[in-house]
Order: sequence, then structure tokens, then C-alpha cells
Amino acid sequence: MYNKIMPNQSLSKIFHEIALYLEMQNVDFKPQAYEKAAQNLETLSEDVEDVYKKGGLEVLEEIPGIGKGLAEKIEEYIKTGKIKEYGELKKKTPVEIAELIAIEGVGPKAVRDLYKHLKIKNLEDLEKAAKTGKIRELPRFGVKSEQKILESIEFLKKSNNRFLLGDIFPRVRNIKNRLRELKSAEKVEACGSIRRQKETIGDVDFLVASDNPKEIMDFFVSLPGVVKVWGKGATKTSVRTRNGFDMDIRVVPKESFGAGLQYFTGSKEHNIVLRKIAIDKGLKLSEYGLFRGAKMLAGETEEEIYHLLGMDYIEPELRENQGEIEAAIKSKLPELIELSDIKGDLHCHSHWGADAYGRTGKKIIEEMAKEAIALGYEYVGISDHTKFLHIEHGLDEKQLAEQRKYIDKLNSKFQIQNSKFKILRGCEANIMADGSIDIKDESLAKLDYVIAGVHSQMKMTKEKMTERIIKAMKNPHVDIISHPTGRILKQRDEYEIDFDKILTVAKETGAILEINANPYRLDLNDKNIRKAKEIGIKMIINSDAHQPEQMRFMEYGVSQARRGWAGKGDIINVWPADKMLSMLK
DNA sequence: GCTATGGATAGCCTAGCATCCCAATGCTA
Repeated sequence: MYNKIMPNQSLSKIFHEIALYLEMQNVDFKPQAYEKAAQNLETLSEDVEDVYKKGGLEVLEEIPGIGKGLAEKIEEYIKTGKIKEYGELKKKTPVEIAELIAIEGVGPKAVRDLYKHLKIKNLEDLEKAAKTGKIRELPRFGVKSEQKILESIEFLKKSNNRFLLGDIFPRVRNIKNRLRELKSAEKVEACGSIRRQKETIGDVDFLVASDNPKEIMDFFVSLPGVVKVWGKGATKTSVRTRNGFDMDIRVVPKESFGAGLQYFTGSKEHNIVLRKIAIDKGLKLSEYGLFRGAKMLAGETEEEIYHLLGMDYIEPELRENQGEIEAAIKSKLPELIELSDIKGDLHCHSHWGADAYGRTGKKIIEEMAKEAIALGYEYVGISDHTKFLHIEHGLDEKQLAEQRKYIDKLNSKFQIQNSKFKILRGCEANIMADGSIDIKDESLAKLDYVIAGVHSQMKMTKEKMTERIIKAMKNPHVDIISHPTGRILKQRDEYEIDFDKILTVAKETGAILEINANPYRLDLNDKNIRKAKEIGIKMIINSDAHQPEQMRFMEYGVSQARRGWAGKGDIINVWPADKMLSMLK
């Protein structure tokens, strides 16, 4: 899929920006059309350029959300590399619009006014104006909005220049696979925080075992998307890619590959402790191997290094110097959960009440079932939003009942096909500000399971928010709490809650806490997973897919569970449907 | 600008909340 840079992403970005510009000018309906097209392009698995070459404008129009006008714009882009209308909009209001609306409280209209009055073009301008008190003087702005802008810029700075695992991992996997195809590459791995599966990634170190570095390096700097070569030598080459992401590659001889892996995977803190242990044993550990004097004792594999240092092998996800080394010495490391252990996914949205991406809820449920079967699952649970969430076309009691009946029908179809596979009937209900649930108990009772989550009014005091979630956990029908801390990576911090108290009540009530695998959430995070595990709380890993393809987010959730030391015993969706359901309230 | 049907023209994702200004708009979910 990423064999070359597809124009899908850049076109999607342009359409997204056009949508914002049009919204800025109060144009009706067009913004939504552009936005929808942008989203569909982003998730399109085929290269639009290939689509166009195969069937021209006509076939482009078969893509949902693409009609005559946008098909022509795509054609223009493929032929000329740009879109005239976009250039004109940009010329008229030369602002970094995507960057600016990332600030909470700033939308297209605010961008327009900020440019009109203060010539603010980018974040830097915005920060300067806010700091000198110029924003509060504008119409429709005040001291409060100025303060909020400053806070939001601060937050962005904190999380900046790191990339989401979910954005980077597919590309890195692709580059890894392409490197493996090279004749002179004997072994290839991507190290650093991506191997540890951290939720955000600063940069990547590729490690290659080869005795022909030149071919490797030449290939690396010629990768599509490379815009700058920081340095290119026989053992190390560094590049920057178009989106500002830095990648290094190191070539080592085969006999040092394991030592290189160990060294470049880190974390730094983990490695410092390992090297100290080596010194205590009269040894020296470096990226070239484990040595006694000049004699190399180990280096080709990581396993032999860990063993010679007197401990069990430590999985990359655990290497944070959080007690894993002590546990490895005592042979007390947990057996971590694996993606292949997962038997189903209970958090999938069908958009039953809406027509999503040109597909109806019925069709999406069927597609999700097929995707689940393709992933080797035994069940998939449909859990649409409920009525309070108007924007997501949340379902009311009546619609939930209709959906239930439809799923029953679909299940009998699978049984006819002599398949053990089952679609489960659930919902993701809203936990209201007072902790009540927005769906009547008798409707909840008819479902196979109920997920409940906070989707509104997230700025509450710690006491109130904790009470709110506790009340929901105590509801006899609520089985699972979705994304329990509410964070959105790079956008929004967790809401204020007393997590220890939540854990205590989860233990009392048997409420299951979700590990949401969406790369923007990964909530619970690694630390909270480990806390929950230690107290003996059961968790479930769910994709929170809004489209069938997103069910593949599961692997990020499993990685976070591993980072939180979770084993099969801590996660309920490793069990067949009957047993899994029996573990709910 | 797209999609659906009446094939040229409707109708399109809504509602609460904060802010700013004292009724309306813009933002966010």
C-alpha cells in the first residue's frame, strides 16, 4: 500500500484545506462535500492515480463523495501536480490554516478575522499576538479566548515533533519490507521507540546486517518522500522525510546485529542499567557486542546477550527500566498477550442511524463481520453511539431494537453457512454529567453487552468526574467503560479523575476497563494498564473502528497492553464468545 | 459539490456550550 507515495494523502490534505477556506467564506454545503471527499481519499486503499489511469474520470466518480467536479480536480492534480482553485484561495488568504485550527477554540472564522486584523499567518504569529495582548482587543475575542489560545499552544509544544505510532508504523513496516527485499540485506529491523511500540515516535533507527553497505545506503536515500540527507556514510545515514520525520539507518556486520538491535532499541534508561550489570560482571556491552576484554562473547542475537548477563530475554515493549530487568533476573517476567490471542472486537461502529461514507449501517455490519472473520476472530460486537450523541446519529431505544433484530437475522445467515462466527449486539452509551446512562434500562438489558463512555462535558472537577464514572460502573447493565481517561493524543489531556478510586470500584463491581486501540486514544495507556493488572482488574482491547478497515487498529491496542505487562489472563477478549460474555456482569 | 430521484432540482449531520456582549455566533462532540 505504501510502495510509493500515493497522491491520495496529498490530495486529501488539499481538499481538507479547501473545505476550511470555503467555510471561512461562509460558503454553504461545499465544505462538507470537500471534507467528505478528503476523508474518503485518505482511507481509499487504491491509488487514485491508478484508478484514474485505469478508467479515467468515470471511474473516479465511483469513489464515494467524488462527483464530476472533484473528479476533474483530481485529474488536474494528477496531470499538473496542483489545483488552481486551491492556489487562488491560498493566495487570497495566505495562512497556515490547518496548523491554526489545531488550536482549541480557533476555527476557520477566527483564522479569517485574525488574518484580517492582525495579519496572523501561522502559530508563531498567533503566539506573539496573544502574548502581547492584541487578541483580546479584537471583536468576538476577549481575555478568556486569548488565554485559551496560549494554553493550547503550550500543549501543542509539549507534544510536538513526536508522531503518532499509528501514523508512522505502517510506513516503517513498509520500508522494512522493502529493505528486506534487497539482496545484500541479511537482516533488517526497525529499532528505537517504534520497536518498543511507544504511543508516539520521535524518529526511527533502521538496523541492517550486511557486508555491502553501499547498496543499502543508496537505496535508503532514494526512498520516495526523502527530502533531505543529513549525512551519508558507510555505517550510518540520516534523512528527513517530507512530513518532517527523521530516519536513520545503520549497517552492521551480521555478528553484531543482535547487539545493535539491543543498543538501538533502548530505552536509554534500560540500556544504562544493562551496561552497569555488564561492568559488574567484568564485561563490556556496546552496540557491537558483549565483550570480555577484546574477546566477543555474544552479539549476533539479543537473546544470547540477555542470557549471558544472567537474565531472561526481555520483550522490547518492556524495556523502559520499570522493573523489567529485576523481573528478568528472577525469571518473573509475565507472558505477554499477543495479537493472535485476540478472538473478537466489541467496539465497532456501524453508523446505523447515518449513511457513512456512502455505506449504510447494514452494509457496514456485514463488512465488519467479514473483516473480523478475515482477522481470524470468532465474534465482532456492534456498539453504536446512543441518542445523546446527535452528531454521530446516536441510536434511541427503538433504533437499537431494530438493529438488534437485523443482527439476529444476519447471525442466522452465518449459521446456515455452518460458521461458528457470531455478531454480538451492544452499544456505546453515553455517561451523562450526573453519571446516568442515556438509554433506558430495559433496552440495555436486551443487549449482549453494554459499553458506556464519557463523550461530553469533560471539564469537570476531579471529584465530580470520578463520581460520574463510578455511578456508571455501578449501573448493573454497564459492562465496559470505554476510553476511561478520555485523552486524545496531541490534542487533549486526560480528564481529571481519581484513577485509583476508579480501579477500586471496577474491582467491586466487575466493570471491565477498555484498552482503546485507536492510535489517537490508546486509552488506557501503558501505566494505567499495569496498575489495573496489579489490582486484578480485567480489561478488554477494542479497536473503536468507525470503518471496517480500522478494526486493524487492534494491534496498537495489543502493543499497549504488552507495554502494560498484560498477559492473556488480564484481557477478556482472548476467550470464545460464551466465556467472554460470562465474564461480564 | 455530491447524491438522490421528478433528470433539473431539492436537500445536505445537530445541539449544547462558551464567549462575547447582552442576541448571536462559532466551536466542538
